[in-house]
Amino acid sequence: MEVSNQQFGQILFLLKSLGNQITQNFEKKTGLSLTRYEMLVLLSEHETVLQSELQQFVNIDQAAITRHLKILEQHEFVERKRNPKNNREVLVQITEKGKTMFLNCSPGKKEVTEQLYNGISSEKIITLGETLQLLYDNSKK
Amino acid sequence: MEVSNQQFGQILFLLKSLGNQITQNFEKKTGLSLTRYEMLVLLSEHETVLQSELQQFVNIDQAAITRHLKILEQHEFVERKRNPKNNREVLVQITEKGKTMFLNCSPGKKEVTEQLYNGISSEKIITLGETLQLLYDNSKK
DNA sequence: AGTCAATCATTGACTAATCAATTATATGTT
DNA sequence: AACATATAATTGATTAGTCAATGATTGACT
Repeated sequence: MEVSNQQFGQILFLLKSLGNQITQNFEKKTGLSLTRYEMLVLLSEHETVLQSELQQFVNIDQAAITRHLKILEQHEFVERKRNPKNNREVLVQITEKGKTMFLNCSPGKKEVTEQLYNGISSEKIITLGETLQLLYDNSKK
Repeated sequence: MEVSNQQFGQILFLLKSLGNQITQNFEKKTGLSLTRYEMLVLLSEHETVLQSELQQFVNIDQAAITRHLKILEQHEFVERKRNPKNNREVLVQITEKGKTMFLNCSPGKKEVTEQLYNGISSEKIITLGETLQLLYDNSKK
């Protein structure tokens, strides 16, 4: 039995819509934008991170990264300095204040995920994660 | 066996990122923004549609709908008039030019979906669609 | 009939992303 | 050493969305 194109096609917009909705919900519950949160994820896992590494990790363009970092810097969640080994590059480091903010997001994030996954089995969520990763890789080719 | 929070949490940003990526790919291949395409989907299924119905269908706010319609109107893909039965409301109707544009998007849309679903079984895609719908409903509560 | 409240659309101000152009630095070739 | 090219970050202009305030029309109550 063939699957209708219509059914397949609807997923495109559903993904867009869901992405938007999650972005809003996350920021409302945590007080931090999902993108900036994701930047803090990488920053909290490493001593220092290059701006270009951040760019790859969150998959938005360089210009947007620069602007997000400016805001994170204003809030004193990160510090930046030029790489002495290569003055074109910028090294980014999370501050104690940034780490605290990052941890304080956990309850809000949990709320968002619990609401989202409510009534859906763990197996389904795991399968979802795997499939989304495949789609994501395909979408970037 | 418990699933790690980390694994669950990563899906949030993955969804956001994937939604963004799909949005870009769609517009590049079809020449029409995914949101405006989705508006044409509803418009091509009905003789006339209320602006508020469009708003519900595409799940963005009223203000954004107004602006999208302005653009669609400039391209002469739709026409608008006040509802004579209720002058607060606006009735929207797709034009022949709009229908043509809508149909001309099909090949591009097909390209996007084929790239996206490449190497993934139909069963997985169907399961994905079902799960996404559940998540979407949860996200709106 | 006249006012008050509710509803739908619009506008303005803001945020987050894109792309294109620019600047600063580093690298490689003659 | 000098110049051309490549790379990293920044800035400016544009698009798509949000929320809050306003305007216009309708409906309901006295």
